[in-house]
Amino acid sequence: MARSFAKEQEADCPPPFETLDHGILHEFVGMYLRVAYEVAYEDFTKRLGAEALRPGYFTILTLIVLNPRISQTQIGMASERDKSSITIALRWMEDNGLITRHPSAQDRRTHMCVATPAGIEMQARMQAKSLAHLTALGNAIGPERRADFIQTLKDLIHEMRQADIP
Amino acid sequence: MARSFAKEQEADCPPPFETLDHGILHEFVGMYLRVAYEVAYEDFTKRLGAEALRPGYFTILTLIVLNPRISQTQIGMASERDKSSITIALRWMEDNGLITRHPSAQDRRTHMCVATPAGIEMQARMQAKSLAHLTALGNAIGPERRADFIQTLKDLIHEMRQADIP
DNA sequence: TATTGTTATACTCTATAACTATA
DNA sequence: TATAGTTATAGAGTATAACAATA
Repeated sequence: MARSFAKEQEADCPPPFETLDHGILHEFVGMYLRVAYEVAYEDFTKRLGAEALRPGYFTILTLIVLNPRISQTQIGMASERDKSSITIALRWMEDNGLITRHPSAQDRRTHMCVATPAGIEMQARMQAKSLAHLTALGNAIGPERRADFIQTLKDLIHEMRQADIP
Repeated sequence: MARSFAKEQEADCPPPFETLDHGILHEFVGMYLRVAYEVAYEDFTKRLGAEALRPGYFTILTLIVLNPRISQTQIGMASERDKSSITIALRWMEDNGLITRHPSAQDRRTHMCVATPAGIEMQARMQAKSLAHLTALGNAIGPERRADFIQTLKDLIHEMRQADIP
């Protein structure tokens, strides 16, 4: 109601970019979350170089290194994804000598994932390189806001999952 | 180095889920940004219902309602996307009577986007419904942290874009 | 030469449902 | 019956490069 639609329409060229009104969009966290994710993803891949794994694969490999014998379903839960989203990554890592998989003696449905020495090395190398990425992120966030920001993200995720929508 | 790899490997079943170690992954903002985005997206779509537009379309429609005669390129810049990512949405909105497009008299390459009465109504209806979504987000974030959280997200985006990687 | 909008293509990320083999 | 992992498929998001029309 603040704007006169008919009057605005009289002009015959777009409005100047600097004067664009975003209105309520400034409150929409979702859009900023998406863009922030893309920016963080790009920084990670650029800093780690082409020979490194992508962020999602790094997450999986790290979970396997830190938790020998972890199962695919556990990896999915720990990284907040469905188990089917992980199949291809695990096979690729197995084919490339980063992990091995062994059926559990107690439940032959589950395959225990274990990092090979090459996998452990890769993870260590990537983790070392990723420190520059984390530093860049920390500086962009502001060192004093960093811990609270991460905690807020985690809270947002868990609170929103509980909230049942009418 | 804190763990004995050989010893861990002796067991024949996966470790209990509650004891899984995430290590440095707790510092990786990127993963939480992705999950938070997905959670926010899902909440938006559930609260607004099936007859509403998706979040990305709502962003575009809102920009057009608030800024009559905005061009496709301007919409792209304002929503941090390439202009090619918007073509399909604009055609859909035109076909469905939410907007009209008119070549500018001063530069016939640019098409000025203007919301129709139906488009204005749709945007108003969605914006009204979206308040519940924003409230849910605000509560999940914590009302006292909300403004700072959004500002931090914006800072993160703009700082990381400037940072040139060696 | 440069820009607007379009198209074709491709690349992230992800999930669901049905299947198998096991439990 | 139910679960672990696989597969096929689909859907969300996005971008790049080349093109015609126009500046």
